[in-house]
Amino acid sequence: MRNLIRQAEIIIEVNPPFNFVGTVHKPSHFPAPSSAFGEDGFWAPIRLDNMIYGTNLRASPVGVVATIYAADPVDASILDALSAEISWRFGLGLDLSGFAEMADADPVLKTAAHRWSGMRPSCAYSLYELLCITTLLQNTVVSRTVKMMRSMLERYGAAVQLGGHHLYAIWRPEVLVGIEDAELRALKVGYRSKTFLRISDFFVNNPSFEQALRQLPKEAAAKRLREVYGVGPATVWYLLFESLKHLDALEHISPWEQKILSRLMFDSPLVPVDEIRGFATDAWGEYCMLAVHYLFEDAFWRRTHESIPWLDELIRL
DNA sequence: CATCAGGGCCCTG
DNA sequence: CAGGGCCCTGAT
Repeated sequence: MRNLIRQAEIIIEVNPPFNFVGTVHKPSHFPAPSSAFGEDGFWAPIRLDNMIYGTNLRASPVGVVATIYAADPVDASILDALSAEISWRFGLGLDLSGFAEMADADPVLKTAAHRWSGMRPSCAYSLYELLCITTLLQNTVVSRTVKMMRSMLERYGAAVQLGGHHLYAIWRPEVLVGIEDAELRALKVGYRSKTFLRISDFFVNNPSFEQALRQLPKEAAAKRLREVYGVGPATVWYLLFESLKHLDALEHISPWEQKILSRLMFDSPLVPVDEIRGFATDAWGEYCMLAVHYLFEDAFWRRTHESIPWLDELIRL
């Protein structure tokens, strides 16, 4: 168990509009002991250069204040790197003014856009870490994903006590390289064990993969992602939006999202995916995935204080 | 008890 | 390019 001490505070300015809660807390995400959110903000361990830093994000008048926790004092260059990394992962550098203007006048988006104005696509994880999560999402139900995630964190993750929360940093790819397939399968991840071994090997051998992808346009990044074993259309879609912040990454709509978007956009149980995509790209253009994200998170948030039977039925935790 | 799809993807024919 | 197989689980 790592004992992390408060070391520094970073102010990150964010261009308006900005919605702190909508950015750091995504109601649609499955629960995992890798981050926590409450009255005292967002807590998560973040890996940088082989070190684990505890982070606490809170809203500030100019954007975000990030408190950094570490075992030892953190020098200025590391703080700069952490600031840049937090800014990227939480989409704090994005200019959403164009989207806000468009969404305010859009009949489908209006309500969600008002409520969450300035919400950004965000992901506290590195690309490798998010890829591990999407691997756990593949071809299963959420309840099993939660179990697999927990057992892998307990076995390979790094326990961190942070803000009174018992959290885990996701394992580094090096940890899974060279282990026996059977060892992973014992955690009941099934055929995904092979994917974990292959992607971990890939990331160890391509340490700058994520940085390289951040520089690429969407199609080029998608192509590189597809070359990674275990990454198909659904996973690419998650990674392009949540990790790489492509606001128009709506090439793929998987069955679960299809059902939910059919309700949210057409008030209908099931609309063909081509129709959903066509509508979204026509109406929302370069922001089509961001728009879908607003509808999605707003629905999951509403669900926490009003009854939405059709959504309850689709979640089945 | 058995069956089966689930927030995919790989591989084969 | 279609479709079978894959690990395991809980819903039926």
